[in-house]
Amino acid sequence: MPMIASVIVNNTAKVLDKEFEYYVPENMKKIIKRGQRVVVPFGKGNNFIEGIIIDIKDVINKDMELKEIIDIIDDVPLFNDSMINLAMFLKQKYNCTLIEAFKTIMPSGINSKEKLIIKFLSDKNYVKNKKIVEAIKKYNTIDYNKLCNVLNFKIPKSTLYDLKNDGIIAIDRIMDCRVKVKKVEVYSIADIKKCDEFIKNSSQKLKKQIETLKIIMSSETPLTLKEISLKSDCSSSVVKSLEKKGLIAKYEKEIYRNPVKNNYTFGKFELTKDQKNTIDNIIESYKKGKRVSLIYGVTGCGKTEIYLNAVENFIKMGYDAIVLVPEISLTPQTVERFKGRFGDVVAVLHSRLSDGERYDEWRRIKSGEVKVVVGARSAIFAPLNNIKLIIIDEEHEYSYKSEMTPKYHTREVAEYIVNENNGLLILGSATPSMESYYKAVNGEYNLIQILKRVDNMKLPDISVIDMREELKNGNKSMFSRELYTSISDNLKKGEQTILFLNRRGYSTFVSCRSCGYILKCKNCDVPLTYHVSSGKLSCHYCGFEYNVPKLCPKCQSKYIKYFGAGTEKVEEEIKKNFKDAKILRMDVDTTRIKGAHEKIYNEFKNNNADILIGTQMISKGMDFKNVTLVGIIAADTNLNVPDFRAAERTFQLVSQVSGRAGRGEKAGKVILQTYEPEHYSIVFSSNHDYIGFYNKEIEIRRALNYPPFSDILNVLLMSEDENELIEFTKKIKNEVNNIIRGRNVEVLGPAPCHIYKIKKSYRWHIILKGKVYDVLNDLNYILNYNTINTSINYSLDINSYNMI
DNA sequence: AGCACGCCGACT
DNA sequence: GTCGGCGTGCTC
Repeated sequence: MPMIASVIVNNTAKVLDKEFEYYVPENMKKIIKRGQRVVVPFGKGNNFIEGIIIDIKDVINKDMELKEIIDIIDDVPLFNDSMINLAMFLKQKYNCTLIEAFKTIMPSGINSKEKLIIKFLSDKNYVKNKKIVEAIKKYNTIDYNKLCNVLNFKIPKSTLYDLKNDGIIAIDRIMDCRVKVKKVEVYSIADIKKCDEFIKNSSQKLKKQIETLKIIMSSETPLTLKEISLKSDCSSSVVKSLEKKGLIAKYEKEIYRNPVKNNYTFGKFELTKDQKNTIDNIIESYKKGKRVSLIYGVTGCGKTEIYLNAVENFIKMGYDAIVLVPEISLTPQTVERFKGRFGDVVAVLHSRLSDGERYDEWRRIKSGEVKVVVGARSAIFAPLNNIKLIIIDEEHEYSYKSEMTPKYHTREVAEYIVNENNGLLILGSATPSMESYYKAVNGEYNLIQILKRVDNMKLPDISVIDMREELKNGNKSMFSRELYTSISDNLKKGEQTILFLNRRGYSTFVSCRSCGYILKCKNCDVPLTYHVSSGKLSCHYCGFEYNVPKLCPKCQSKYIKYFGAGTEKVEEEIKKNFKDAKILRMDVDTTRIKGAHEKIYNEFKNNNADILIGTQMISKGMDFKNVTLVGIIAADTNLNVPDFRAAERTFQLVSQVSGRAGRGEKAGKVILQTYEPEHYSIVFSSNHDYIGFYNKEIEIRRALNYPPFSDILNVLLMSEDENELIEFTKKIKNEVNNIIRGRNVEVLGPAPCHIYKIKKSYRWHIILKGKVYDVLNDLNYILNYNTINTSINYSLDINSYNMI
């Protein structure tokens, strides 16, 4: 009976987002399984393409002619049933293609692509396609893509096959991928009898060989050449002769690349009463069937110890756990705590791993060796076999929302997984997201509050400085008088200071004093930032760098000035005012090279500097005992962007940064500079009043029907052709109006985005508010249909964190 | 997305 | 008569 497999092909085009059926050849029938990746011929040219099997069935007759599967890639299926279901969930919830969903849950770099290897045979008296034949002859063997590059034009496949049919060339097709299983050559005993004889009968002349052989014999595991020569202090020639004599044999062994080099140990702490109560509370509510617990705990309340304890409880019962932290706090310190406590059953996944390292951690997890995965956003897809516990630390963090298709939110995916597995999700934050706290207040989540710090330390006092008053009093500098004197007092006392400003570079914009012209990026609608380190103007959106013009491009005046302040400017001002102070700066620019982040962190931690200046990067996860002063240079930089989360974001940022002060024995102090001291974000955050902020903000959200009371769908429309884009938005607006008729959805726009152009592409958006999931499919259909044969690209993002 | 087919105009 | 331009439609 013919066997048919349904395959999802590795091509992200929306029209190919369906199952394609292939015959399973006789010799594969026994080994083919759902979830395996296969190679199939596809399209008119029968190009080889990778696919994923999602269904296998026996069929008696089939009216359509089917092609056959070429090859099976994975012996063991890469995806099990629950992973396939997860992919389907992502597709349905975030409106992506199934293959995009699969690619999201598998490690990057293991997809293979067809490679055509062309081999020259003979050119006889061939006259056609002379240039191509000559090039192939020159290289003898060359791959197709390289050949096209060399000749600087795309050779039609038909020409290639003509050449093959005429006997000029041979074509070999292979499937090639970037990441391969890493192998090492190891030696082990080939014939134990022979070895014994050799040792007994050989003369002293072969002393070194005997000694080396004994070492290999006594080793429990096969040894690499390096290990052997190290242990017996011999050269490779000794090993080679043993191999030649047939006493030992060489073979290849698969190994895992290990991203964590150090061995850590990390002890257990006695839990405080609060911590113990929290654990009991969570377990109890879990037993009652609550899938999600939210820990609202002030900074320094010892959440990590609670997490460690919960993980320990679950792995003792034989379950697996995932612990997620924001990318930025996935420092060696965090890894250390988990690896030190649980040892080798911990795997680490984060963006700084190479594709190879990630693939190996992934395989290690899948094999069942790993019980606990610690990682950033994408670690939610770790292929553990028995996930029962997921912890999301700092659950309010924006990095949990993916910016790439599928634009998933980690919290939502985690909820899906615990619901599927009857598991438990623990969310933790000192400033929970509006969404989560709302659900907790309404009883959907179990809520636990911890309002005391472990050491009973008080939260730092925050004094709010109105910068308008400073200006009135003749202080034009970026430091208020109070901040200035506090810094200088701290320097005298030998205590450390953190200065926070959420902007990198020197100036925030460059403008002509004579005509007011502001220098902007030619590709993006963004003012350029001056960087002292490079001496250039840089666009923070496309990365393009410009030389500083001597004259104004518009009016030719020479009065070009830098306005606004970034971290580089703060550094310069501090250097000017406090000549003896040792200063460190931490932002994207100073941490580009690998390990720089760590280095700055350690320098400051070891008290080798007085002042640390930084952006977002220093706002979380960092624990410095000697920091007693935190200066927030401008608290309101994010307050007035057109985004419904602006207030929430500002509150969270101020709370996070303030938390850096007074983590040791000495009390901390925070000086918050702002132009809007009366704004409720500033008022509540300076009083450490999360509940107060929540109550105010939730009423605003309710009144304006923003999340959590609605869902917001941002329809971003982009094109390099501005006129076509504007015409398109008008047209699509009517279509959208048709779709939402009679549904509980409101439409705003179309309007140009706050940042009108990025990387040469103009941007408009339409915002839908309300029950957007109801219209998602229809909307996707009309956008897809109407953008065919246009220059318009579109993207749909639900409850986006990036509305500008 | 990629590729082949096909219909039309320009040119040896 | 044929080469190559791009609009159209299909991929198991």
